Amino acid sequence: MELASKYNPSDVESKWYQYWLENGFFKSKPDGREPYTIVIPPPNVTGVLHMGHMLNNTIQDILVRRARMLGKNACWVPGTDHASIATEAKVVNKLAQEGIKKTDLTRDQFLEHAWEWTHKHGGIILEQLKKLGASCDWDRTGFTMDETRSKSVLKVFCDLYSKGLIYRGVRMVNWDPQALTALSDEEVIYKEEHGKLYYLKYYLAEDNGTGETGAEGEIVHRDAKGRYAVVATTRPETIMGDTAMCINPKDTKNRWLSGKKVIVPLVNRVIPVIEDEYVDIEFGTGCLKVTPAHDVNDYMLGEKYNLQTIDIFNDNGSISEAAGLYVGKDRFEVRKQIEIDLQNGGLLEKVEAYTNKVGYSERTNVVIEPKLSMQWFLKMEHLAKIALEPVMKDELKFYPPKYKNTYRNWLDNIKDWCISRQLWWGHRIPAYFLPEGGYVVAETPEKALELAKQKSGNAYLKIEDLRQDEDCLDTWFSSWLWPISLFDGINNPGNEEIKYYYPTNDLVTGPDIIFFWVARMIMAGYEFEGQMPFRNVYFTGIVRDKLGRKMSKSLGNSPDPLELIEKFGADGVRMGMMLSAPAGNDILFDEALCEQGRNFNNKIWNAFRLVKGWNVDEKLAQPEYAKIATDWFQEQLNKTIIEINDCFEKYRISEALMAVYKLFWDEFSSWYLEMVKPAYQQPIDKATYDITLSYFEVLIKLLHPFMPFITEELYQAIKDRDDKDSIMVSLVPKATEYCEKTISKMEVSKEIIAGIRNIRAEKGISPREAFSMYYKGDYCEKNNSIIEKLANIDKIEEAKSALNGATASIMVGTIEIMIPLGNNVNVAEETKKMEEEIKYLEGFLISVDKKLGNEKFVANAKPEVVENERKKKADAKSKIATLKANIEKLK
RNA sequence: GGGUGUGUAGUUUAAUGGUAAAACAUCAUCUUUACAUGGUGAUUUUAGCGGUUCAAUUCCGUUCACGCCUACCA
Repeated sequence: MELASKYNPSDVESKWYQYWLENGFFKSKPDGREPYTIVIPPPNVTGVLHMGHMLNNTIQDILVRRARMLGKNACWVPGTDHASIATEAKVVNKLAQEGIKKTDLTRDQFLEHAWEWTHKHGGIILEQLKKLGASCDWDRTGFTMDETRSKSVLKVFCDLYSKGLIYRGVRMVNWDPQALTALSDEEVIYKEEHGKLYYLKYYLAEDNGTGETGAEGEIVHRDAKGRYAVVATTRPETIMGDTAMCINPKDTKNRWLSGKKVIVPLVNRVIPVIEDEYVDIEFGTGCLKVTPAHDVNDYMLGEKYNLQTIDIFNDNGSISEAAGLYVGKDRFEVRKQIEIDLQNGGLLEKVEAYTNKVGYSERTNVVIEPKLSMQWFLKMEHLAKIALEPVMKDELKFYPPKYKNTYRNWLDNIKDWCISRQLWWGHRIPAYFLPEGGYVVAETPEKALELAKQKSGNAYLKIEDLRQDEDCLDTWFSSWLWPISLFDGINNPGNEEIKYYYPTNDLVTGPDIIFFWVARMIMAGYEFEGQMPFRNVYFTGIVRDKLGRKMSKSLGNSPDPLELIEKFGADGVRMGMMLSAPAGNDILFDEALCEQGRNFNNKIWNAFRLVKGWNVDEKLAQPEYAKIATDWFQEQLNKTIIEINDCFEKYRISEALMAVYKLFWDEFSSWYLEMVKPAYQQPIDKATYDITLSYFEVLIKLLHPFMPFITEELYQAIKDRDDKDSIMVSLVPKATEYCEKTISKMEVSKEIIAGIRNIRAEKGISPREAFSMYYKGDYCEKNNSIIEKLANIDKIEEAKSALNGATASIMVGTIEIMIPLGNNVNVAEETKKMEEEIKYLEGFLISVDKKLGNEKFVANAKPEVVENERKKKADAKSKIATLKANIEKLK
């Protein structure tokens, strides 16, 4: 077989992916084997593949492929997420381009557009994952809004409602007065704005002059009309909604206001002075006006002190009837007018220039208005409690564990989850309002009608009389069920699949959604299945560019993953991502990493070409050097397999990859193959050839989870195979022990060989010129034939007496290796080098001596540590003596 | 502002209470018969300060820098 000198990934990748698909190697059904399950973090239907997905899914594929090769029943379930907010925004934009406004459509019409959009774009990202080599069971592909998942969501909502965990409540939302919709926090952009700070006079009601204590630091304002408090505000137009004034109980300068009542300027409403530590003593005058309907923090104060709430705005941002003044006028117009009116009324102490941050709508660019609205909430206390302990006790493990802290912190300070969204795209809240007030919650309208009849006592109610809540559920309210709902565990509890695949094994995701998603899945897992949803969570880093910036469309710094695959091959890109992607650390992505990956592909390819290019002579006996090499490599292989297993157990995937990388490149290619390689154009013996091929096969099996394509290509090229014999369903060899002695002896030999090669390089002596080698010290002759072959040595002997003539010498541990050089030696240079070595060793000796001379060290340190220091001292002394003798000899 | 995490060669990472390791990059050198997408070799490191200890990169405190979460201050 003729093989090209370079590996060309695009030739083989699609071919093998197709082969795997056609043979159903990705599919999983429950059977007697141990299951290994991963559910994919479902990408948005709006999304296209980005580098974060590449990293995340590469890791999942590595884990799944490895589990499969360990003989487990591996099941990787793919799917997508409906992403309420993002998708609805995309659809609204698309319609806008066609000149259609969302408000012109009915809910059903809009949903039709949204489904159309989803069908068109929703699958793109999954198709892209196939290019990466993802071994998902595609028949199982789920979608958070498909029938099974939707039913699960509604059932869970009803269940939680009946348990009393879901309630309706008022909450401050970001209101867009132009789009007439609530926005999520993510859709609000804060901008610095130059505004004014208005200082308003709030006169005391029924002022009888008591309250002043004359205490130090107390500041009392008074004028002809009496005493007053000064309140600083950026929004004077909201005074119509004021229902209290608040001071800090520790604020001495305002102590005199405690327990008093004050009059809202212009409005003339009498409001109480309340006290709360929330107020910043240093800001303005330390007096805060409280407008519970129009400020988030004021709302909290309102709740706490049971204040009246006056909503002074209409939905479009004009002043409402409730305000009593300026009714119908726009909020910004009123701000100008009220300044004048306050001034004229003598109610404005002063005005200062002030810069603050104001929220704008991302969509309409108008100033958002905090607004109270009715929302659905899920109580978190119980769920947080059941989700915290398993993680803290490491029953469910986080990698890296530092995220346990973050997790606990969030659960300890958890607030109830607002699960309603003012959107159409999503699961509509299954709450139905009765004509005469009140509501019922049920999975279907029919069930709702039954409940409504019971509740109202009206047997003649019809479905049309019920009005379903307009809002839909937060997307995470469906994703938190993902590991359960994918196996239909909500609708069909205890079914065969959920029993077999749940709990899943590993979850691979980013730390940025630890609360949104991971924590909530853990809650749902324990609440609905009574068990953890996954045993381990692997947090990947965030992929950044090489300057450390997040990859974003606006910066244009994100490479197109498909172009990268085109350029370096999927294996090369996977490898490039994994080489520097330890758990939880951000990866600074650089194309050079993929280049390294591609180079590795090429190395593997060429190693294969070499081996396959040898001619085998069946009659040839195995040479001694080959026997030694094959015996050694078996041990080296076992050692690395154990190392890799250990890395995987600790989820150190990039380290596992580095271990295989070095095994292949350094140990196998640079050492082993050079050891067994026959002389130029000579044949190789059969025993060595066969075992070399078998090593090669083991190596590509170890590499397969990381680089699925090239390894399948070579697996099939080693020999003709049965159609069902794919590397991806083969078993990787196990190793439990290895011979450390064999390996360490070879390490010494390798050092000697490298040292001799180095002598040649430094002296400019050709590798073809054979040397003789003499040794002193604790040398083992076992690997002589290897050293002779790789260092071109014609004779190895113990140096019984001093050697005549110029010699180069190297120290390997305490063994001294000497090479007679004839005339090839530069005395001055050689002496200088040895003197430098002596200088270093003497410095080393001083530090060791200092330590050993320290009585406290000898008394307190562990005996083996002291013993080790003594040995270091002896070794260093002996080395120095040898070097000094060598210098003498050169003179 | 509050909380939390992280600082180790130029870069990305590893390790240890006992003289800090690897990969890439850089430089030098080698056109030796699989691979110049190769070989050989060299250079370079514990953020600052203080403490505990015989001994600190490791443990503790603090400063600085950066990241993340959260609240954004009327």
